[in-house]
Amino acid sequence: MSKTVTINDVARTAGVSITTVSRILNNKPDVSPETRKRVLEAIVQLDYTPHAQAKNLAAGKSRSIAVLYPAHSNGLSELEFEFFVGASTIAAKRGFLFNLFVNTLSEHTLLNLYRSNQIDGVILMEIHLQDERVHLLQENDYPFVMIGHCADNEGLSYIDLDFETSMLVSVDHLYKLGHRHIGLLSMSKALRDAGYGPVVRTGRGYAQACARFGLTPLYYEAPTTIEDAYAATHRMLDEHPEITAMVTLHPDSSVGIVRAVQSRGLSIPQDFSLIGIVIDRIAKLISPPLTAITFPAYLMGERAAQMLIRMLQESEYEPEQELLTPHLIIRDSTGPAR
Amino acid sequence: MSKTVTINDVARTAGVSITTVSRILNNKPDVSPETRKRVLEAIVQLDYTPHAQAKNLAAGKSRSIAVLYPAHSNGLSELEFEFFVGASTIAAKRGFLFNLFVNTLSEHTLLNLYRSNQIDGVILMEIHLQDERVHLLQENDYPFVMIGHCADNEGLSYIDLDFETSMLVSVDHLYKLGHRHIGLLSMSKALRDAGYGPVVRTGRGYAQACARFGLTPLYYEAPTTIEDAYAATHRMLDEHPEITAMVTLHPDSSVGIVRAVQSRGLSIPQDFSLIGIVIDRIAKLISPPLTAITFPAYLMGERAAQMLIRMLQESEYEPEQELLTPHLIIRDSTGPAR
DNA sequence: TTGTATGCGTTATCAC
DNA sequence: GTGATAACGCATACAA
Repeated sequence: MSKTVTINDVARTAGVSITTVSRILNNKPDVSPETRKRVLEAIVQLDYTPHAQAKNLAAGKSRSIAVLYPAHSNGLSELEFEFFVGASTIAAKRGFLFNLFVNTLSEHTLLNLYRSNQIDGVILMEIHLQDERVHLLQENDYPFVMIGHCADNEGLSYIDLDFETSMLVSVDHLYKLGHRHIGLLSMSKALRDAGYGPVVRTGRGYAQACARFGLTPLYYEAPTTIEDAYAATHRMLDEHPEITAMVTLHPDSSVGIVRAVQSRGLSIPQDFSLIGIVIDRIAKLISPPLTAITFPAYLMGERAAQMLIRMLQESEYEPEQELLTPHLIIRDSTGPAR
Repeated sequence: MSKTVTINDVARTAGVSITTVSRILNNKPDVSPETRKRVLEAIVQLDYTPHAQAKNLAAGKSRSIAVLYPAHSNGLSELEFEFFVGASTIAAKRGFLFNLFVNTLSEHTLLNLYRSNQIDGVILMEIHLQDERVHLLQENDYPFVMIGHCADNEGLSYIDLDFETSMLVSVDHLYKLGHRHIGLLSMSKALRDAGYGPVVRTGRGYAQACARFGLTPLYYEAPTTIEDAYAATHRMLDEHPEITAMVTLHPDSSVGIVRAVQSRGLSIPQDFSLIGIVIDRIAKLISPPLTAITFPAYLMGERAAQMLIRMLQESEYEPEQELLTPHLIIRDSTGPAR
């Protein structure tokens, strides 16, 4: 932890003013080749590194972005990790620090992040249709983007998976395989009541799909644990033994469903089909490998970070809204209805 | 993005000097109750927030820590995510920003993080027995802790799972179930050659266990993908049909093994037993639910952050080295040898 | 082409 | 008790 070498030291060593050094550091014009050479030599000789903090203070920026992911609210899954890695990669490329907040922040704390100049902008995750954080940041005119989107997205930037279409695609696939009784096991009622985007939108998509194909909606919900999904599946099949296929939103739910179905002596996909909305890595881990709507989390993290950084850097930034087309990957959990 | 309210504004409004305001903000003594009251009112009235950047510049610190996780080197898994969440939680509690770097940093970039005052310390992950990053930071006397540990840890702080004992515990469990031909499917040869801690140490533990129980070592290695593990398992069972149990280090490898074993008409755990070193969440996701050495990643992330922050804050910090006792959780992938 | 002076928002030293 | 004033390390208008 040697003493910091400052621009002053460089200036003195090179026999110039700090202004000149600053010019050279920032590639400004109007510097004679000789002085530039002399300064660069001094920089190398002293092994000088600009002090990012001081730079940012002078510039009135922080050159760091943050992602807000309330991890403890909803149970961890692997999805978020890929978001982070994608976003962090872009941030690093653009010279931004990437901060991770995994705890729910109070309004005060969230605003303070901006006001204390610790971050320039945030990526919001786990978006609800009516999201307090969004209102708060919008009112205060602080830069942010969302992974997910609200009911009203006027003027906002976001990237999201098209969950409604995801359900249409899923039901379509199952319908074409001959299934006529297709259930949806969604997430918890609490999340639906709270207006959690993916839950609400898959619900809508499912309703639309049922209407389109003339199917009776069989909508169930359960917390996203293996055990809860297991129990819920048994309930579903007790109440509706005609069900031959299901769709679900979470890896743990998928596994619960698989186990419940198998415990009834049915095999997948011979007797029963299942589609999940799950990242590829996990879909492949499950047995049988899950036919799934790919969740391109890494890409979404990248895009979110790109949007945010552009928002921060471009004076005439126009909001970007991106709804990704769902892509169904057929593996071993779906087959023709018997 | 309203104009920043500074300590100056507060001072003016309260009719005092900025020194006095600063005193009050930092709970220094020697302030009359009346002025304190007046200043506090001004703070509330103006909705003032201290400027973290300026504070840190004056203090010569950054109040932020970072975790270095070279995500792209070794394939993503879920382990790391829990490290991050644990570490980030502690950082937030202690008032530190938590930065995430998922790309391999050059020596220069790594040192610059410190020298440019962007971070006060880092948590190093994916530690190798001889780790350049460790040497580099040690030479420069920059604060860091490791998740994992080196060959020589003199003066270093770390938290790690005791991988050697993990293997002893695993083999012991299998031995007691009557298994006499127990294989280890490790990670890639490249990782072993590079001296990647978990690979080397599990290898050692396995060798010790075999010696202790009088077993013939059956050590194989494969990249940690389902496909590679699948192929490797077939190779193992072709060459050593006597194998009735295996241990492995990665979720994907576990799944590959399960599928290979089952493809040979064997069932788990009736005909074949398997133990993984895998976080609980994933062990439960796999079918059959995996008997596993729990990987307490969340806890390890917490501990690493605690160590680092103490190192940063305590003048007389003594290195802490913590090797966690492995804990075997028996699920459905192990049973008596036939 | 180069340098001087001032500001960024805070803390700390030292007077008063 | 309180208040100037000088750091912290850099950028930048304005002079020269």
